[in-house]
This record gives sequence, structure tokens and C-alpha cells, in this order.
Amino acid sequence: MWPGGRGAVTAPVPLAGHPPLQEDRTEMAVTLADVAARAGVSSATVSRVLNGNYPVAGGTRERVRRAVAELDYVVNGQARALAAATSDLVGVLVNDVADPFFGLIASAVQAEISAGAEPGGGKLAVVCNTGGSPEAELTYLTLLERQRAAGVVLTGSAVESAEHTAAVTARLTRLAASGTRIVLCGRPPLTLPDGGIAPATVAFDNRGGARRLTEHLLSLGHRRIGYVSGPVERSTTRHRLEGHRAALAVSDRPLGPDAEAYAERLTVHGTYDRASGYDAALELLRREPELTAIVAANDTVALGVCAALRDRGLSIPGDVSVAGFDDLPFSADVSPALTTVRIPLQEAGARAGKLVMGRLAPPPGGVATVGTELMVRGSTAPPAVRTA
Amino acid sequence: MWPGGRGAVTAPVPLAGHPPLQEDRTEMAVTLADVAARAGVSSATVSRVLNGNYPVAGGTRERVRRAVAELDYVVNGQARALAAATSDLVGVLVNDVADPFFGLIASAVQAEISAGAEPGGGKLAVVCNTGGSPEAELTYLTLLERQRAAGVVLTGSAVESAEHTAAVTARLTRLAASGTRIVLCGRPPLTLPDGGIAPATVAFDNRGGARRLTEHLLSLGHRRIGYVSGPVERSTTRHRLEGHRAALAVSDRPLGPDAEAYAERLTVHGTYDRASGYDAALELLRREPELTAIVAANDTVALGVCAALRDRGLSIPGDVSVAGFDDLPFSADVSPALTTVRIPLQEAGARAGKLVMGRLAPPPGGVATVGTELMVRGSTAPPAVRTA
DNA sequence: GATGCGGGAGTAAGCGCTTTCTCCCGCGGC
DNA sequence: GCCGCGGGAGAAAGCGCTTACTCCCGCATC
Repeated sequence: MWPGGRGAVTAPVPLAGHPPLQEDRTEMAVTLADVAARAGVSSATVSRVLNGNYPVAGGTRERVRRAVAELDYVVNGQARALAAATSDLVGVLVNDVADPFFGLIASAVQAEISAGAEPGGGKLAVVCNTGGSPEAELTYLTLLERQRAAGVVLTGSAVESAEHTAAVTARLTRLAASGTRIVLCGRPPLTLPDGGIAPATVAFDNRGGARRLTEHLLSLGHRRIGYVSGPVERSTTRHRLEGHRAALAVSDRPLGPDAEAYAERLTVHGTYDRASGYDAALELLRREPELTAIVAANDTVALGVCAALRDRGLSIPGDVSVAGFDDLPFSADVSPALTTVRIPLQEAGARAGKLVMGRLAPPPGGVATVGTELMVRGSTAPPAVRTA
Repeated sequence: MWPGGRGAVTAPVPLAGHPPLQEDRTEMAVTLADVAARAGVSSATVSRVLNGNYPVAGGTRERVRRAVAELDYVVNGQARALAAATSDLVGVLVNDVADPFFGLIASAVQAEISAGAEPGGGKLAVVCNTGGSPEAELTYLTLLERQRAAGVVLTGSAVESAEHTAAVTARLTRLAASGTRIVLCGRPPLTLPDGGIAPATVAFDNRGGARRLTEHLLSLGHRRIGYVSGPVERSTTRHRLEGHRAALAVSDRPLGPDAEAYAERLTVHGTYDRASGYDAALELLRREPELTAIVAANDTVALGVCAALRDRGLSIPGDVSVAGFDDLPFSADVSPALTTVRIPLQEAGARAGKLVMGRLAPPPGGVATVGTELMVRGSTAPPAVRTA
């Protein structure tokens, strides 16, 4: 078949696998066999006691337990995983761990998956920071496949490019086929090709929340509303913007047929961070000095907007009302407290965690949407009566 | 499940390991052997091509590469780990992922460790949320030992109880002995017993930062300064409080010998969250209505303090100055912007990441302290001249 | 033309578990 | 009193890789 292959091992020289690496400075770890020897049983029995899935006589069990304790034995997860074809790892992909939005979700997911049964304290969450980069997302998916992760939770907005969607779908299909449970949290449902079951999804009602938020501003009397959007090509960005526009569309804004163009003009795209909000606010003010309200894509951006307005000498909400999205913990504490849309991130994360652990049946249709709630606080008020 | 009956199979039926679980719905994953067969080489050669640590002829290598691509082969990390006695996992223990303080550190650590060499994109960070619970910390340490983690980064304040310290030390000693690299970040150095090398440490200058912060208030003219501390028995809490007291000790406060008792009275312990700050501020106001400044254990707590003061109708910094610690991103954006102490969390995390990856030599003495910087902003000002 | 070398490839021995067979033993039933 | 049975426990076959040894072959050396 292949060249160079001889074979013919003539002399009975015993081959040796890994013998030379014994005398490391690192004393050899205790293995199942050591425990077995100490307890005077076979390693199979020790394994059985440890996993508790096979009847072992009380006395024997006790002896094994003692040996385990005396030797401070800790099972080798990788060997176990290999032999049993299981894994203790669950991947959690987030755009940015340092962002409380993801932190809250990750924290809830993690609490859920490590709250496992006794055997050893559940699974371990591998939090992967994609930084919003599609490539990183794919890389991590591969890394998780390599680890044969028990499950994967994808959180946050999806990049809406056909190419990337296809790539992610392919990875997820493979993962699902090999038994990894997939859950999407805060990103739109996905359809897997060739009969694959679509992953369970915990979706956020971004569109509805955004609509209600803008309706709130409209009802206060605002008509010149700026919108600081997130990065284009991301599902969350699109949904929130759509909700905003939907509210505007049914309003009685005096602009009639030009309404859409006007809304377009008062929309600035940026990233989901503070600096982006700051810059965008200035830009909006330039485009429409008569602005009476600004809606931001999220709370962090809203903070940047507030900073810019303040630097411009405008008061909130006296001169301009500001609203955010997400209701992160700090939003209630800033001054003025931010009007925003609350997403039950904790609850969503917990739900995702239960789903990925198989502790919760997937919702009918595969998609569960968590509602959003408008939180009206001090940063929004009726527009001042200007000299217009 | 298990046998149950005997079965006296008399004929020489060959034993079979795992044969029955072939026909799962989950098509059998591609293995090294499959790739080898397809490329017409031995599996050893495939392994060598993949790991690039052994000379393989160009043609052969190309053939293997093609086979890998065609079969969409992804190496089984667990088998590899078992065989090579290595691991792709690095544990990162944090008190609370949802807290930006830890989020920032974790994010930096992660960026550092996954920025690995080509072989496969570096290691995977396992972010473990201890919730500040000593038990959880130990549990995670065991779980990481089980996974034979390549490294572990412990972040955040340590619980200062002899018992817990001993337990952690024991776990770390074992981990270190088995080759796991240990790094402490933001927690005080530790000494391992019996000759074990102490883990590399990236410490924060909490004491110095706190001292300079209080000195700043003193220099503004404040003399009645409340302190909202963190949970007792935590190193960070203690260090910050010590810094604060140190500054007071050398000040010319008019209270003379009673100074210490006074400082004691103006210190309230709580947790590191907003609610704690809120309650503590009210309590301080009750104890000393003449208070002109409040120093909080961290920015989050400071936010709670601000909220309480506002609810009491007090202006910041007009009536009471407020200061925090950490300089989290939002601190510059709240109104008034928070005077605080900046800790270069990003830098510290990156340093810890490099250390745990062995890409940076441990600092001499094992401990590298990152400096802190006083950030004076709008929330502190000279005390108003009250009718006193 | 025989010998020495070094590059390139294969063989197979484990890594430390899990799990399937096998097997031993004491006991109640016919 | 012999057979059948079920509870307990052991032997051993892998899981899918890595890697220490071997070995072959072509080429430069003497």
C-alpha cells in the first residue's frame, strides 16, 4: 500500500510507549488503577462506584470511597470523556464579556449549567469572546467541536451576511449531528438544512420593545427624534431600528410623504459603545438642530449620547430627551435615570442554560420569545416649547 | 444496562468493546484513521502533519492536508489531550462575570490566551463564576484539575480566612505539581508550602490608590468622610480600607485621639453592589449628618451612594462629595462624573494572560504590582461652608 | 562496490477511563 | 439434591490520539 513499510520485527524487542516521561519533576498523578489497588478491587469497580451507575456492594463501595479520599483522587476528565464519549464542556459565545449585557446572560447560563447533578457539579462553561467578529465566532465553533462540547449557546446579535450565516449553519449542523446541543439566545432563529432540527432559540422582542419606546416618545409629543443605531448587518440592530420606524410610520408626524426620508436622515449608525453614541449625538445635532429626542441602540450608547449633549450645554430631558435599550444595571443609577427597555437577560440566560442542558423541553416551534418592558425614567419628558 | 445474567457463551465469540453504539443517529465522527486511509498513509503521519513537529515530505503533507479538508476532519481534543498529556483549557475564576470589573479582566486574559500560535488558535478560556463563594471557588478548582487545565487565573479579592486559604493553597499546590500554571490577578500573593513555587501574581495597588484618593478629599478640605467598605474578610476590602485609614492617620483632622474611633464609626461594611451603597449611605448620614464626603469601596457602590444622596435631596458634590474605585467605563459618564481610582484592568488581565501562557517570565519575586491612578472628576469638590 | 547516514514513514504501545462480556457464588425451587 | 438465577466483581477491549522505536531507501563516501 504505502512505500517504505516493512514490518518484520524480527527480534522480540519489547516496544515501549511512554516510559521515559515518568521521572518528571511532576510526580505522577493518581489514577483509577492506584485507587483500585489501594482498595483491593478492580479499576472497573472503582469506576462504578464513582459513577454510581452499577450495583456495588455497600462494603466495597465504602472501601473504594475511602481509598479515593486517602489518595485525593480526582478523575481525569479527558480520559473519561474519551472513553465515555461525553463532555463536561458547554461553550457560551458572547460578543464581549466586558459588556454587562453579555455578562448578565453568561452569568445566568453558567449558573444554570454548573448547577448540575451530584456526579461532579455539572458542566463547565467555556465563555468565548468573539468581539463581534464573524471569524472569531467560526474559530470558536471549531474549537468547541474539537473539544466535543456537550452544548453551545450562541448569544447576541448575528451578523446578517449570507456567507457568514451559511458558514455558521454548516458548523452548527455538524455539531448538532455529533450530539452537541445548540441554543441561540438573543439572536434570531436559524434553519438547518437537510432535515437537521433547528436549534432551540430564546429570542428577545427587540422590535416590539423598540416600537413601544418610540411610541412613548411620540406620545410625549416628540416629533424630531434622532436614532443612534448599532452596526449594520446585525440582527439586533435591524430589529430595533425596524421597531422604531414602525412606530414612526403610524404616527401623525407632520412630514407626510417625506417622513421616511426624514427618519433616514435622523438615523446614524455606529457601534454598540459609548464613544459611538457620543459622536453620533453630535452628528445628529448637526443634521437637525431642532432635535428634541434621541433614541440609542442600547444603554451604553445612550450614555455617550448624554455625555455629548451635556458637553453641548443641552440639558436632559429639558432640551433633549434620551432613551436607551437593555436596562443594564447602571441605567437606573445615572442621572437622570435612563428611560429604556428592559430585557430580562437573567431569565433569558437561565432559560438558555436549561435548554442547553436538556433540562427544559424546547419550546414548540423551537422559539421562545422573552418579552421586553418599557421602563420610563427621568431622561425622557415632553419636549420644551421652543421658538419654532 | 449491565449484564444481570451470565450467559455462558461457550463458543469463542470475540469480545467487542463498543460495537453496539455505531448505528446511532449521529453518524460516526471522522477520525485520524479515516484521514490516514484516505490519504494513503499511516495515522502517525497524519498526526505529524497536523502537529507539524516532525518532518514529513512535501507531497505527503499535501495529500494529508487534502484528505483533512475533504473529510472536514476536526481533531478530537480530548483524545489528543489524553495521549499528549496536555490541555487546551485555561480556567479563569472570577467573582462575577456580570460585573464589568471582572469582565474587563476576563476579556483581556482571554484575548491573550486565545491569541495563540497557529496549531489551532491557542487555548480556550473557561470562565468560572464563583459568585464570591469560597466553596464555589474550591469546586471550580477541582473541576479544572479534573480537566487537567493548562493554567488557572484566579482574579479578584481572596477570602481571608485561614481555613479557606489553606484549602485553596492545597488545591493550587496539587495543580501546580501536575503542571498547571497558576496566576493570581488582583489578589495578594500566596506562599505554597513544601518548596512549591509561589504562583505568579499581578497585584493591584489598592492600598496606595485608596490612600491617594482620601488624601485628595482631605486636601479639598473634607474632614468628615464616610467610608462604604466591601465585605469583610476580603483582601481587597481590607487593603482599600487600610489605605483610607492611612491617609486619615496623617491628616490634621481636629479629632485628635478619638480619630480612630471616629473613622471606625464612619465606616460601614457592605457588599460590592449598588444596593449596598445605597443603604450604607443612608446609614452614614444617620451616624453623621454633618458628613461632607463619602468614599465607596468601588464605583458600583458609589453609584448607589449617589442615588441615596439624591433621594435625600443632597446634591453632589455641592452637599456631599462622592468617590469610587476602579474607574469602570461608566464612571466617566455618570453625572456628575465620578472621582475614582483607575486600575488598568485591561493591562493587568493581559499580563496575567501572558503569564499563564508562559509567554512572559514571572516577575522577580513573583509579584508584579500594577499602579493605580487617581482620576479626579466632578463628584468631588471642596466642602460647602455649612452653618457649623 | 561495500558502508554509512539521514530523511521519511510505519508499528504499536500506551494515556486513564468506561463498559461489555464473563464468571463466581450462594440460594430458593422442584 | 440439582438446576437456574441474580447480585457482585473482574478481565479486557477499546475511545482517538501521540510518539518512542524501527526500518527502508537513496545517496554521498571510501
